[in-house]
Amino acid sequence: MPQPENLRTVFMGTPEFALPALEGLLASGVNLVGVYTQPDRPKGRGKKLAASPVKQLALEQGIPVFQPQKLRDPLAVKELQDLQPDLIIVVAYGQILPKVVLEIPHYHCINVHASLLPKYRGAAPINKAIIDGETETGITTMLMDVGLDTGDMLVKHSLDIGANETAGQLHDRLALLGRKTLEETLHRLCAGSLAPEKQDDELSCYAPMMKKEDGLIDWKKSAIEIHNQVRGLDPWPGAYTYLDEDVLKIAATAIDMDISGEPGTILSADKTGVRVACGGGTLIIGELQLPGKKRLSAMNFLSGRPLFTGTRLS
RNA sequence: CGCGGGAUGGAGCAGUCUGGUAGCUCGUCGGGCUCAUAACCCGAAGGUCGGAGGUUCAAAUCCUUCUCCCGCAA
Repeated sequence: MPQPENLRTVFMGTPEFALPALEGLLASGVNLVGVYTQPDRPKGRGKKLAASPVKQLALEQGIPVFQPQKLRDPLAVKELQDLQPDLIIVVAYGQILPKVVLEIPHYHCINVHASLLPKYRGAAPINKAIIDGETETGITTMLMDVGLDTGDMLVKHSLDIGANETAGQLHDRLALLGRKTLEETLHRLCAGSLAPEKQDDELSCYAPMMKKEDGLIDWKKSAIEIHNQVRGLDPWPGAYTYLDEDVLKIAATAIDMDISGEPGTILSADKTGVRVACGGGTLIIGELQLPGKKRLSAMNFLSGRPLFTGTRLS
């Protein structure tokens, strides 16, 4: 494969996660002939159309932006063919590339995925890894095929997950590692020193897109499981329970194995946190949030809304 | 016009419907108690109640308007 500056490259990505990778490509000197991103969508409190982070960066850099509703639309395919890409690089684009698109570039379609494949294929690998209590995850680059994250692997780098790390924090670290891993992948592909490795389907598992309901806490679970759920869904979609009729979002949890009680019962509430009995152990909640309010530390929350021992959360 | 909540000492809230002395929890500062404390006791400071206009003898509270913030949903 030729050197980067001689590669007509198309980048496909949408959210913030893809930004470091795109910045890396810009820095590496590849010939970026186009950026694909999801169409502008209504966003925010009004209903204003908002450009994706990737689109904003591409516009700043003066790179042509394409936003087909459906990539497999014949017109969109034609448009992509006309760019005559040598390479397509996909990072959290949000659309599945059909076979006809995968066959367009002269060399490869490369994907940067936020897990140690074949584990956690799919849309939410970062969240799922934390929820499952994994202590290690990483980035894998692969040659794309028609399956979902099933292509042959190129470069893999791992990262330890902190015991209290949130999905948001891990997301940011993985995005940076993604850039580094992509740069290494390109470098070695150009040098011809990379041997694609097949994925072992037996070891694979999927991380489906997170839904709002995934945040509902089942207090009969152990404190550790709930702690993992809380940080795995922080900052989005957030873990929640019910206080009377109100949705109560919780964050910044810690666990304590000794005392317990009827699951969902508040054992104590003071400036150090709100302790709630779980199916096994106690969960200490450091931050809480009621509808219409912002997330508050236990101390601030309790100043305006005292909680009492014995109150049941559900 | 997507739905909704809010702006009150440094923080979080109550008070607004039913106008009439600005309140609660916490923090801060000073003092005390204690081997000790994110504990407890005593005391103090700190607010033109988001801005402008109006109604009224009187407005945090009622009316008009402006600005800003936030939750949901996407």
